[in-house]
Amino acid sequence: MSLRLALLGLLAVEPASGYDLKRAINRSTFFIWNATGPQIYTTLHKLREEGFITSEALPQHGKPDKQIHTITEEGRNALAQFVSQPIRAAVTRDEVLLRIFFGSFADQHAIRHELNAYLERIREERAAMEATEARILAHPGRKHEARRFQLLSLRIKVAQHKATEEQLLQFLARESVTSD
Amino acid sequence: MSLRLALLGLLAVEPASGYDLKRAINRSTFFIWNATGPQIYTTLHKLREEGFITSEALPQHGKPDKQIHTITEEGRNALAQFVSQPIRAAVTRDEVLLRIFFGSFADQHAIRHELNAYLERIREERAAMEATEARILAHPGRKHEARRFQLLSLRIKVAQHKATEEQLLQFLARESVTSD
DNA sequence: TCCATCATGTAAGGTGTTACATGATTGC
DNA sequence: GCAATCATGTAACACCTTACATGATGGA
Repeated sequence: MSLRLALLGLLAVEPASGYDLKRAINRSTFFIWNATGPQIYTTLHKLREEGFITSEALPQHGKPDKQIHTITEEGRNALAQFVSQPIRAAVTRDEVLLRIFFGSFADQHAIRHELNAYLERIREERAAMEATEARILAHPGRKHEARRFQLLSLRIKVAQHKATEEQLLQFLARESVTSD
Repeated sequence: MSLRLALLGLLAVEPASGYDLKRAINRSTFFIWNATGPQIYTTLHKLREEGFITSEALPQHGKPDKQIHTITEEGRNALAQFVSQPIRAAVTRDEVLLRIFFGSFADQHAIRHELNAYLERIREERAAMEATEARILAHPGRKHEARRFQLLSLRIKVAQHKATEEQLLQFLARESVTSD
């Protein structure tokens, strides 16, 4: 259901092609949701069959036609309904934390190295998110409501990353001095 | 790959049945990974075919035989290898944040209510995790190394929850007084 | 009586990834 | 000449959920 929600949500702002949506997901919502090409295209087909979007071919020279997808009234209703449904029990699934949990089975040099690399990566991700936040704030933005919620989800993720960085730093620092 | 890792990791401590593993996952690693019954049983079948575990039937009265699964040397090697592999790009997928992101499309009373309920839930989850942490610390624990990593993953998740709670509180408080 | 717990599983379907195919344009 | 970008898609597979089936024991 979630990818449908993401696609409908993006199309509610403006019509776009599958390719556009792929980039939007990997840029503006990268910190929340990921999707690969094939998945996006097949999901768009389903949305069309369900009557939530309509598609129009835009001929191009030397490239395949661009399929421009537009959300329908039915699609807008479905979107509103999806978002308003009660948030059911969150399914937690964090591969990195799982591997940390079983870290004692790994080579101890390797895992130290991995944790450092991981720390580095989430720092970079946080920087990217903070840049996005600054960009949103700089924009005057006509859609005040939309901006408020985008900022909230962004700030939650930034805060989570910051918290993770602190714990990793503590662990790595403590480890290099004493045991436990 | 991850559920296999979780099952092998748990079996590396002591032999167990699928039912035991299901409970262990929904109790000791609930904050990191989830799995349903059928998935656990089918994954155990695969692990057996791959030679990573052996299974023995323990007859019982009035109940189906209990299948006790034991990790093999090959399984221990595979586990060590899984955990030592470089952590590749984390695939982010957080349904709650996605719904918050598109919150402007929802009924505004409904979403306020949802956010409050969500805040309440992660508070409860955090309390459960903190109780687990206290339990781990209380245990003298022979496996010092294992404990250190379990505590790290637990503390990361606790810190993430705390950070999320703060952001939600800020948002909900600010909203009830003024706009942005 | 009805529900929860113990214990394992099959079947069907939804979600997501990887590999592959096509073919023109632009930049190194 | 080679890789990246644009643009869409099929096929095969892995992962995960939901509904259902079985059948005994013990507690409200």
